[in-house]
Amino acid sequence: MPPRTTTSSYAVLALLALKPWTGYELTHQAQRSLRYAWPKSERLLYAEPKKLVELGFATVHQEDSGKRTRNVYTITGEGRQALNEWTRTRTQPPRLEIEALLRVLFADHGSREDVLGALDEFEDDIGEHHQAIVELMGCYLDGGHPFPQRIHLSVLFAAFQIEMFKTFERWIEFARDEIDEWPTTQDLGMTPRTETLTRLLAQDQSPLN
Amino acid sequence: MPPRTTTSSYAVLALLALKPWTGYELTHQAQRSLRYAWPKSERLLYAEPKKLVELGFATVHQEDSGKRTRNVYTITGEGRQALNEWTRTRTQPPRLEIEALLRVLFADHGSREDVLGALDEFEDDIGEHHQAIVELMGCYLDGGHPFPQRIHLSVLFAAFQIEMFKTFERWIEFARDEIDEWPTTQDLGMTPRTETLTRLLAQDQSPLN
DNA sequence: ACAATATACTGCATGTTGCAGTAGAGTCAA
DNA sequence: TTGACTCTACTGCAACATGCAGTATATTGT
Repeated sequence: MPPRTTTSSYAVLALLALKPWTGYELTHQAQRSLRYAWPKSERLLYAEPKKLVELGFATVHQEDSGKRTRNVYTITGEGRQALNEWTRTRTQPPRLEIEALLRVLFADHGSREDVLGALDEFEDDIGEHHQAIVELMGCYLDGGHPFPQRIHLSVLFAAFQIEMFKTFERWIEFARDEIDEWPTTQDLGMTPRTETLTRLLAQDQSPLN
Repeated sequence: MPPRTTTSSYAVLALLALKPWTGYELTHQAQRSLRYAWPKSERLLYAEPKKLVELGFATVHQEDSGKRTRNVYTITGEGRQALNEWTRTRTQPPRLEIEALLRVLFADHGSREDVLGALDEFEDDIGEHHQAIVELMGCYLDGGHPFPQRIHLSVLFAAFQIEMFKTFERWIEFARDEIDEWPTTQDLGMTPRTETLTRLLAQDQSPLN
């Protein structure tokens, strides 16, 4: 029985469509470029190209640099066909795991410092990547894109990430300002500030300046 | 050997801190309220309170409505203590799975209609919840919060989600307008529009209206 | 010459999901 | 009142995915 394809299989297959990669390159490239759209473990990403070979969507050949061998994967015609069919299937709904948000929702079990710390960690986690992707756009302007004919796609993808990071950062700032006004984390209930905020949100308006 | 706690354990424990729940209520409440911050399967959420009992963080007692029994879980003092310690631990980095973004990044394997379809699906998936949470804010204003002393937390949490949904929706609109200008999905490279966009992003400015 | 880091993976225990299955309780309509 | 359907209330199991440790070679800097 052939292995089943998952969205991760197609993510890897789409990378293979760009050029042949070794297993090592593939896992690291996938983790770098897809971290904020399709984050997958190194372990899984090593297993995916093997499944693609079993399915006939790719071929492997061993290359040896010195004493060590490495597997180089190449997409097949059937692989390109499968990718094309994938584009017509139903997309999975988005899935967002943000533990920092849990810390805010359940902030009343710790101190103000604890929530603020969680917000700092959240900010650090995204800030690093935010900066990296903005710099990447600078490189693209200088002709630094590895697949120039695909810039229109990369940039639209990057636009999403940058907008998302900016929104997250603006909310973090807002949340910090809000928490700074709290005397404690517990039992505040409907304060005047919270009421104003709730009223804005109920009208689907943005509270972030 | 006692079971290990995960972030999901603390998510369930935090719900138990509000009031006792049955396993059924707990799974469904967690799925409703944490869908966009900590999405977990029904199956896992049924297993978590059992682990909490083993750890001494909760107790069970059987209640029977007719011929059937159901498990009611209650938090213990140790459970509250554990929750308090959790607030001081390192948060996990955010993890965002958005298949629609993969469809955009790899849009050159399908038609313009295929990507646009993926964007529509993305919009539908978030639009539904966006509307629901805005309406929920209206209920809160009318005194409809189940734990009034916690409104300050719920509303800050909701503010994140609403801002995020609005950002996603604005990007979807932008992406649609962009794709409408494309003659095809492939090999467009650095068009004048893309160059303008890249330049904006490289300066960390927003391209959305 | 040595240490540190990068390359290039595999095995295994544990964590998580999806799906099917079981079964009683409430609700509405023919 | 009987049947269909949905809601409540879970459990078992196979398959999928992650984290971590382990193995071993290659390269780079001091």
